[in-house]
Amino acid sequence: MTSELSKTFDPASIEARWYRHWEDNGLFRPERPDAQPFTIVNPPPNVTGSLHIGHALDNTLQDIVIRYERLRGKDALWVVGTDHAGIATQMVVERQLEERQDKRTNYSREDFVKKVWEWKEESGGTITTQLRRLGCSMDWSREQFTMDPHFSDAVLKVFVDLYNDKLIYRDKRLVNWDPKLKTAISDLEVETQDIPGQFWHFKYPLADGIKLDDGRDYIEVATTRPETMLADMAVAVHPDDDRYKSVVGKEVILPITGRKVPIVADEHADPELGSGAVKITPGHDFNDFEVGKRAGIAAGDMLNMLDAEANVCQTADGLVPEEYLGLHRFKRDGVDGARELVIQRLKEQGFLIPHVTKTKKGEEVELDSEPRTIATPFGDRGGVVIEPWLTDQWYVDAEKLAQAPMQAVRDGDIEIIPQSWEKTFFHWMENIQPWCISRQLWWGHRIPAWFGPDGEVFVAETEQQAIDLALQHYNAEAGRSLTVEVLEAASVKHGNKEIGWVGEARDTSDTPSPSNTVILRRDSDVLDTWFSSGLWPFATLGWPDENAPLYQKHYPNDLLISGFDILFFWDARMAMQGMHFTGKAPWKRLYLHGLVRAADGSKMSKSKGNVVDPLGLIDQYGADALRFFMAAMESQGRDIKMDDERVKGYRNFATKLWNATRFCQANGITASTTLEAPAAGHAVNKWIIGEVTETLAKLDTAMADLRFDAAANIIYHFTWDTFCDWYIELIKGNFDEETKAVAGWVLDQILVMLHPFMPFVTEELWGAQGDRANYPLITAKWPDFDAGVDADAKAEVEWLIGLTGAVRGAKNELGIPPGQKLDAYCEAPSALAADAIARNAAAIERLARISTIHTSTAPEGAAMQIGAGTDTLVIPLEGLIDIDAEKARLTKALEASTKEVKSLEGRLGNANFVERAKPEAVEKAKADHAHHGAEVERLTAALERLG
RNA sequence: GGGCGUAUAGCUCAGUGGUAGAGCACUGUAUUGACAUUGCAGGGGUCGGAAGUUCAACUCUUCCUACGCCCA
Repeated sequence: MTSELSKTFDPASIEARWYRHWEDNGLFRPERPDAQPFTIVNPPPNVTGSLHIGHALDNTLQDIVIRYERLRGKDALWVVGTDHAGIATQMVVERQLEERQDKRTNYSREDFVKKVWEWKEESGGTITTQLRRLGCSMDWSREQFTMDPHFSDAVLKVFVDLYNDKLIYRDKRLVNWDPKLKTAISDLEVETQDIPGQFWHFKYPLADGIKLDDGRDYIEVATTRPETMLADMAVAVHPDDDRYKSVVGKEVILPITGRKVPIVADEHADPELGSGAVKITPGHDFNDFEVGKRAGIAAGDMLNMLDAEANVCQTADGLVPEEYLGLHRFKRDGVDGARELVIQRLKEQGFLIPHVTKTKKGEEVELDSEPRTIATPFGDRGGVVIEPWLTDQWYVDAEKLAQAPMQAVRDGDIEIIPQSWEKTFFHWMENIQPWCISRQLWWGHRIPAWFGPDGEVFVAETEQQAIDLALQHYNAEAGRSLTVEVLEAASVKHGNKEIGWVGEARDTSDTPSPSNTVILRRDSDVLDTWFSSGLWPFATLGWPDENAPLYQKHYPNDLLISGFDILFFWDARMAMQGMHFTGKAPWKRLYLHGLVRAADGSKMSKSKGNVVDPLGLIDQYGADALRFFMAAMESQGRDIKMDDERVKGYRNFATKLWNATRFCQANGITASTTLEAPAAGHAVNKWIIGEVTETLAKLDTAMADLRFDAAANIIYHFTWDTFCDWYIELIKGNFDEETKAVAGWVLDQILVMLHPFMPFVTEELWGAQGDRANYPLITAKWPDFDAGVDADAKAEVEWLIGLTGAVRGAKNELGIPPGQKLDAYCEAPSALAADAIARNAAAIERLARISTIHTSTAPEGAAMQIGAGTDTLVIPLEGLIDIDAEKARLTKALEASTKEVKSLEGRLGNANFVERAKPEAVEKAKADHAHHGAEVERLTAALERLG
């Protein structure tokens, strides 16, 4: 009942067909209500994304695990979906508008968001089709999106609950502001790069005629960002710095603005660095912000000199000269900015201290500034320099949320693999900073917070609940009955004067609100995308409904596989939110893999143009080959270098299996009918069943340890070396019923064991091997049999293999044609040899090309001597060989064995070794010594015989 | 500056306190019935350097060098 396989294996012709079959028949998650659950959630790719090589690795590993567990009978659930990817998606749609000379702000927020949804429906989720090409068996029937209604509800609940628990709060402090995207970003989204820059030195004149002890009437400060001096609010010196002790508490008059600012003592100023005095711009520098606070400046009083696009605006004290207003912070697109103008003016006015240096010729020259490498923060999305900017944002108290996950890792409730990542995890968690979660975007989960006219904030899951909270609050305060109206922020012109605490309320149509109305406006910001994706392991399963069947059964997840690059972004946040809201670690094990690098070891990037497209590799070599490559290369704790040749090698492996199956079919070897191994009498069949037993055990161990490389290599070598090169060769010419049954069974075990790695070709071959009664491989049963290893059969076959190898090697070295058949003599064969010879004459003739092994003395004359186990075979070669060549061969082998014997003798003669080494080690040394000693004897005798 | 990782055959990588392996590449060889996307055989490594612990170190410890990553 086999179906004939085509002569050549063509991956493309089977992949799409099988994938459709699996998906259409619901085979990715068959009904298994009573089975033990096994759950993985897929890191949701950006809905804007397309499959890159990193996805290929990440998803291949997950698919291997999920297919393995499915085969083992578990209710294996692989949750899949896409992430709305706030900034990335908004940028995609904005770029499209730009192409049409259109822009986001030409639309209302509502209309723009509608456009994004339209884009998402039409073009989003390209990656989900691409994951299918890789063969990934996720549960598409429950595909999720982070902005699905149920998921969004969960996000709102989480925000509100964390707010009520005081774990989310609003704060005015410096954020990392991206002036290109005009939004705050979290510190994780900032990438610091060293770039060449400059260091300028200024004179800040002391006020009120004061002088330093050395007589100078100014303090020298230095900066890499001169433009910020427009918002300077202090000069700091170290409290112990004697040079400045006399002026602490006095003032300087800033050039340009004329602002009088104090000289404060603060340990932030490093006396060893430059002049020891530093200018302090609390509104535009993280360190200065802290210094400012220590100096008693409230965040709300800190001067701001930049707008959202990092153009200069007037400070609250109105001291920035007109000519600076509107300039960009620094030179951009060839146009000078505030920085350049500040330097020019300071130089003109004599406040710039030149940098004196020497040319190569030793001449002294004066430069405006000192060249210096500056660690500069860039936004990972927008790619422009990040501006520390003073704003009101929402923060998560990450420090509190981090405690439970750390404990979970310490207690082993979460196992991080490889373990070496634990240190990194702890280091970050222990030093975690407040997490800024508000983003000034239109696309995303809108923050469920409504502001009243007095700045009071009402956080609730629904608008009505917010209104109710507001009514309670204001009615109590006003002592009378008010109504509440919610307006978009843009529509609110003023607060409500009538009730007494703020101005007049009007909507944009200039319709005054009734005097007893309180106006609420909803926070216009959205949440950081990672805030929502942190809920992925449980909100995808029905949480917050804790009775949801999927949540009950599949949470906590068993395993999470992700790249180490998102350990902080995503994994740690899932752990924080998961533990806070469910009380349980979201997964038992966290497996972190590395990056896929270009063939030369460099990081792949679009700008370098060295990106490898996994779909191209699939076209060229097949999905199975690419998957196998990923698995075989995935050792723990190392990046993977791309190697097309290796992918090609695994394509060849699939072809090898294809051809082996064709051979089986041609000889009447078909699908097995039992899980148990067939009864076997022939040694070769008993042997191969034992080999399957051993392979399965090794494979299960590797899978349990998540050693993908080991698992792939085990099944690779069993298939190719053991099954194809030895077993099939050994059974050729003897296809009796027993052998056919065993061979068919072994081939089936291979297909099952290989299926997680190479799902397509194995499914095709499985189907072709026979009518499986609508029993596809994807939902077949993992090998489950009780056969053990037959030691006698193993010894016999290994004797045959040893003999064959020895004969082939000797012939090759002596230049005897490999096909030439010879006779051999084994005068006094061991019991093993006698049995092996008696029972395997045909195989010996076919593989070792020995026609007959005589159990008599070999005739006189030139002969070669072959060792097989403990036996020696003499093969007369009268006239066939060059005696010298044979002598050379034997001498070489004798030297090797002699060397071993000597080394082992040395060890065994060492009393310390014999007394102190492990008994096994001593036993092994003795056995090795005996073996090599015998070899020496055998080879010496052989040489003597040759004269 | 702090932390982590890596260094093993020409290349890409496994590996164990008992004397080193795989794939590819290379060399030789084989072709009328599974497979040249193949078979058979072979060459090739003082396991980055130094010291220490040990009967024994590629493996454990310390130091050094080089490269990479993360954090400040």
